[in-house]
Order: sequence, then C-alpha cells, then structure tokens
Amino acid sequence: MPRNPFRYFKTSPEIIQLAVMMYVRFPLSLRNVEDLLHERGIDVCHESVRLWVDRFGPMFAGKIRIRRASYLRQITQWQWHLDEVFVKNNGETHYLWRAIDHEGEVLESYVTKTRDKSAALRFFKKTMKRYGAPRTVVTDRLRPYGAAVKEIGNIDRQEVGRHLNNRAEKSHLPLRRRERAMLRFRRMSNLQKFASTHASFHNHFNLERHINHRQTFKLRRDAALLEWRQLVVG
DNA sequence: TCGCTGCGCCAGCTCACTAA
DNA sequence: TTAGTGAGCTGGCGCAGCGA
Repeated sequence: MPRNPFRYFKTSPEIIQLAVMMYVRFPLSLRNVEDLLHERGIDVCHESVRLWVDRFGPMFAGKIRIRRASYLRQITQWQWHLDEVFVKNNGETHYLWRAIDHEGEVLESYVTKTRDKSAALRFFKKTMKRYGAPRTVVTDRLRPYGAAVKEIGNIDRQEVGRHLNNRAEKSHLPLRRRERAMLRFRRMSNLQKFASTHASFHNHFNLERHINHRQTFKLRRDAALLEWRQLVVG
C-alpha cells in the first residue's frame, strides 16, 4: 500500500494541485499564485507554493507520463524533431535539448553544460531508452547531431534542413515565456526538474486550440481537466 | 518530525536621470 | 539625441524558527 504523499500537509491536496498547476502551466510567479489563491479565499504564502511545486510538480508530471504512455508508444516512433536552446542559469549558459514528435508532443528535455557530441549522444541515448528508435530524426545543421547519429548507427534516418525543424523551434516558445516570467533559473537541477515537469504539463493541456473546432476543443479541455483532477485520487 | 511562514539576500530588469 | 549609470523593483532561493 503506497503512502499518501499528502499525509503531513495541512493544506488539502486539491489546493496544492491547483497551485502547482497554476505555477507550472501559466507564466506566473510564486507571488502571483499566492495572490490568485488569496482572491479565492485561500491564504498561503508564496514559499509554500514553491515547496509544493518542488515536491509535487515532478510527481504530477510522472503520473501524466504514465497515463500517456500507451498513447506515446503508438506514435513516438514515427518522427522526432530535435533542437537545443540556450538557457541562462545563474549567469552561466546551459543548453536545453528537447525532442518533439511529429504531433508536437514533448518527448524529452535534457539540460547540459556543453553543446558537443557527448552531450548530444547522452540526450539521444536517454530519449531512445524511453521511446525506442525513431523512423526519422529531423535536426538543424549543428554538427554534434550528425556525429551522435553516426555513432548510434542511424545516419540514414537523419533529415537535416533549415526549415524542417520549425516544429521543434516553435515548441520552445512556451518555455521561453515561462523563463521570462521567472526572470531566470538559478540552479541546473531546478532547470532540469522544471523543464521536465513543464513538458508533461504542456503535453497534457496542449489541446491544439488553433486546429480544432471550438466544440471539439471544449470537449477535449473538459476531458483534460477531469483527468488532471483524477491524478490526486489515482 | 515535518509543513509552513517570514525575512533577507542576490541577480536581473526597467526606467528615470545626467552628461556628452 | 544618445549612451551610460544607478536606484528601485521583481522574483527565486536559503534559512531559521514556529507550531501541529
């Protein structure tokens, strides 16, 4: 029988879940979330929100990943789009590697200090360990990708093109918005943890509003919210 | 023991002010 | 008009102390 992770917390799991969702999903600061909860008659300090996000964010993200696992197994072997983006971390430049599938689902996020062959190789192996080998890999012209793909033995599956990888480039935008709201990340471990959590939340709540009819979008939004609320129960 | 709070620190950003 | 500077603000982070 697994222990209830909320057993010591004085605040109800529903409120904790709401606060975590607000902070991770939307570009809000800890103090913004504190104010919004206060508006609903919930009095907590911003530090409690930080504690909850740190403790329960990865837990919720893990549950989302487990629930989407069967869906991901069906589709993720089609095509991967890989891209890396630099992120300032306490003044130092780090690189956030991300793998996106052909439907815009964020498969993996990985933070490294360098942008070389070994970093690309680690990222590849980590992603393939979780999802298996893709049919095709789309990358930009960054050389470490070619070297890593060659070492893995998938060179015939790599597609390189200036505009082919727009899907991956565009997928950075939500994280960039979030980063701007946070002003910066301070620690590499926090960046890695937040990037993974943010990706899971984004996958769950990304309902492709722009390509669905309003009615379809509303149904999918209700379903996502219902599933989200069941995470605490399940 | 552990959640929660309050406080202070640090780094980055914005904007008003000043000098050239 | 433009570039440089510094004060003030914002938000993340660390930590000590309180209370259940």
